[in-house]
Amino acid sequence: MTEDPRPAGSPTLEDVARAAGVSRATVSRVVNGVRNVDPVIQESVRQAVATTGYTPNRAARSLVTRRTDAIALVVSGAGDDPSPEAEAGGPYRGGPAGAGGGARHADEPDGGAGSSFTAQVFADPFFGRVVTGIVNYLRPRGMYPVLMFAETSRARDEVVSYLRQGSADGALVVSTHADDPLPGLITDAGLPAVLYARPSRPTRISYVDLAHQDGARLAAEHLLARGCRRIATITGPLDVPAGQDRLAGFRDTMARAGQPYVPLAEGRFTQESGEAAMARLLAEHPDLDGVFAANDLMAVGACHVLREHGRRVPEDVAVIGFDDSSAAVACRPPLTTVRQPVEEMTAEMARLLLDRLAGPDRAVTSVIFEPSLVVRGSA
Amino acid sequence: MTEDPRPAGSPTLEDVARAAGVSRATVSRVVNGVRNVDPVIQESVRQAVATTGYTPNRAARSLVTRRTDAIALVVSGAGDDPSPEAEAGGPYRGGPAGAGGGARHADEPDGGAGSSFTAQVFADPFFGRVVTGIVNYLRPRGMYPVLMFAETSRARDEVVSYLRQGSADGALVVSTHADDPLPGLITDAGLPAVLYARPSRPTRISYVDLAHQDGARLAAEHLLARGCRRIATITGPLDVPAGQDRLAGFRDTMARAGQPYVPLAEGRFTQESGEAAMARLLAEHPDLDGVFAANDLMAVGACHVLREHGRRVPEDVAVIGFDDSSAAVACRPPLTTVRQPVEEMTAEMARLLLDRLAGPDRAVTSVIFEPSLVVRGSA
DNA sequence: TTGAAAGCGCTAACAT
DNA sequence: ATGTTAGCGCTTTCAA
Repeated sequence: MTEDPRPAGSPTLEDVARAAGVSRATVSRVVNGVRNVDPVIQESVRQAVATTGYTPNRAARSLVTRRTDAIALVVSGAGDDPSPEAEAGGPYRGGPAGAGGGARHADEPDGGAGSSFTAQVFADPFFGRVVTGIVNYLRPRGMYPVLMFAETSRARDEVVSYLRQGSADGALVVSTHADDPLPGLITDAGLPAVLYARPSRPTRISYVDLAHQDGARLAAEHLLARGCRRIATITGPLDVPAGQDRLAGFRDTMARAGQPYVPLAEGRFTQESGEAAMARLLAEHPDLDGVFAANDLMAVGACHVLREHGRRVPEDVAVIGFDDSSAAVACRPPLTTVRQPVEEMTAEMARLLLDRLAGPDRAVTSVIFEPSLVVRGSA
Repeated sequence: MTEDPRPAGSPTLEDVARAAGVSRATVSRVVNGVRNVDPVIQESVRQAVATTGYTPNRAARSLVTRRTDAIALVVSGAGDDPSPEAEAGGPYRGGPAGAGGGARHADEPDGGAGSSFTAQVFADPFFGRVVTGIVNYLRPRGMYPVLMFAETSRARDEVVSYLRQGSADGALVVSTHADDPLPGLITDAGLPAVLYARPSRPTRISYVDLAHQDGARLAAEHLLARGCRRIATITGPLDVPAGQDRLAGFRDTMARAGQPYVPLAEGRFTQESGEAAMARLLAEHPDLDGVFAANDLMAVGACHVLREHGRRVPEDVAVIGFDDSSAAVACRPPLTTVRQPVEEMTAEMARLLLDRLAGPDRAVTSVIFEPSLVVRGSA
């Protein structure tokens, strides 16, 4: 028997140190790439790391560095809890399929009302671009986003609590509704965060946004230049800045062009609401020849309804969307749309957050991006 | 001056203990809901927690419990690194938009080729359902998914490393390609994980899957019952089990019905590939009257091409999809499709993983779900 | 039922 | 340039 009591768990700094015949501190320096380590020792430490199969323990490291290298990506709604102790309230949606060999424990609160929010969020392909931008920025830096949803006051508390526990170093917040209380809760707690889009109430918090009005202007000008004379618009929800600004910008340009009264129908940024809005518009203005929808999903819905009403797009009615989400190229005809550089914007959010983490004294910043027109088939 | 050196950072157990006049151990017990604590003391501790605004530090807790309550959700591809030190290789996609007031530091490796994978992943609305199921299961348990992508060997190493560091307790893996090396790497490292879909190479790892053949049978039977006589299929990639099994099940049923030779075109589960496949099929079999596409995205593409070729759906050609993703209801006509209970399946993945974490001796399990037919307008 | 004390694995002064 | 040492904040035996 050798007197080699192999360490129980995974190897620690101590083990590596012993193997390399140096102190823990030296190993730590090598592992963390700190200068002032003799190249020779450096090499032998690396050897020891390799032979022991050492991996630093993140919890231990976090405990002292006070950093986790995790960032919360929170998609936030403005809802209040529907009922006081709503955990997974709402109608239980038992799918017709059921589980074949599995789905034991029918007591799980899954698939309940809570699902609608996350399902709805991902239904907009816009969100995929949000994630892409963030992941692309974070990943080369060894950081990863933790996905959280904050659509109820309870969920919001959990997000704040999560951050306060130091489970993530900060938050990237994308609100889907107006009057979202989350930004306020986060800043009140003194936690670092960056928003997508200007908060509806002024808050001391950094954000990234789009020059919505400029985008709407682009859309209006394109429709006008195309020769459309009877133009209507399907707006986003008018209680959120993006909805307001896109309408304002559109109206403004139309007014300047001599068309101060733009027929309008309000949507909720969903395809379905776009269909309904288009139907209303068509009923009141059967002769319209141009439509600006405040996002692509609604534009797609509008196209469907127009076609069902015998209108050809773009020959009879030109349609222009907003976002340049994947829905824009997936439909026929492909959508002419106002592109929002989402990936760049969300990467910038991540950058602002990391800046702030590096130097907490950094001032609050906002960065506004310019939209651009992408001409495809629909207008 | 009072002699009250207010603690610097956020309050710790120690602070609460002092405030409540008990020991750290007792506070810990109360906070963690351990029995055997005098109700009176329990109450005073709660008071102290409230007044101090205490929040447990997750890193410290993790260090001793060896749990992080984080789960890695990894979307995995099978690619190798295109070039040895490819970090963000490939053509640099500088958007036409550019950043308005922001986008300083043009040196960021963002928006490069790496983005295509994440963008592509989220382009399939199927993925939103994956996330929904997982989040719905995890959230009530105070756990959150960390989003990771593993499309290159380097990224795979990072995932393994992440798990080995104990940054997450386990992994939920969704592969998008065949011959994905990740499951093997993870099991080799002895890390807990559960897969979506059977791995192409047999691996000792739990997974959740769908009875793809049954689903394809449902589709075939529906088309047949509808009276279609000249039926073709757009398959998924034939090197992945889901693609193979859906084709096998479809062919099998068709053969039984006396149609052993089914015209076929292979797609890649993208709308674009579905369009191309449909065009090929139509060129060779202009008289076809029914199409089974192995997923909804391809079915949508097929509908577009059919319409462009003057075929009405479903009057001239019936089209049936697979998945029941949001794309199925977003198009016109809405897609008749084979529903995969994705949310239930991914919730089950999470359940299997947590089971395994609770008792590492648990055997490897696989759970197969049954698909169902959802009849809408396209067939 | 409660407290004392050890220690999880690591980093960062500080000393050498 | 390297080692020693003192914690980071928590859980968890072990005693009392």
